Amino acid sequence: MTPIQFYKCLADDTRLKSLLLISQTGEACVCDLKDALQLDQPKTSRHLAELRKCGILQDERRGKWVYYKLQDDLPNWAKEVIHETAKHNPDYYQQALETLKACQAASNRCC
Amino acid sequence: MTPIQFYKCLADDTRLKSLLLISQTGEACVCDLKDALQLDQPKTSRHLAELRKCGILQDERRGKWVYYKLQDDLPNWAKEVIHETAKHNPDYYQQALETLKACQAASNRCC
DNA sequence: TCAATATATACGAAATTTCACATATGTTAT
DNA sequence: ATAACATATGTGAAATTTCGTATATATTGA
Repeated sequence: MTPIQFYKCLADDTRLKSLLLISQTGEACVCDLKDALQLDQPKTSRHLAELRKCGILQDERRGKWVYYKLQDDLPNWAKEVIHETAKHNPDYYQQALETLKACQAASNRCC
Repeated sequence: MTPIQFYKCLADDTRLKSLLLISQTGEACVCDLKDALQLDQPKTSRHLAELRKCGILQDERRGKWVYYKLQDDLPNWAKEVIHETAKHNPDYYQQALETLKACQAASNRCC
């Protein structure tokens, strides 16, 4: 993963917010992210796929749902960049995070 | 400075390399960066201006030359991101850094 | 004042990215 | 098998970014 690949991936609102949300919750499925960010399904899926293809996220299918989380072997510098960004910019994703957590807490899935 | 503004600025090879070089040397003038990165003058100047306009760099004219350095009041999280990136990706800018240092060390300016 | 050097910017073309929409694939429950 | 739901992707249009070229501005020294 080159730094330029990495930062190109972060340079989009949908991808950056998805990434920060996932960094805060550990993982999230496409439909919860789509609801939390109020996006349509193809857009959400496409941006998550891009984060996966460039090596930042990994996916795991569980039944009908696909869950995304940080790639296990993501370089530490990249993890630190993500966590530092999340830690100091809560306003950027706070509202979406609350919706996401509500989705995830619901016993019957919200999507 | 929003995170998305910040990362859009980093998502270009010229800007990211310039920024990492400046983070390693403290400051650099346009002509030295242009030589170190082997770019033409308008391209170098344009990208540095973008980094300045979005609040990452500040400039200071000294005679004919304009020197760029990290903005004094750049948020700490942004500084850490830049330094973490530089620290763990030396291969990305090493060669340019050597050229830049040679330029800066020359008593008669190289540009 | 004039020439030389360094930097900035205007502008349209080219390249890249993002998007909406349609459709395909995969999974589960009936 | 089929319907319903979740996710992925193909495609061309639209939006954004980057670039090359020309030119403008600023500083210095002769």
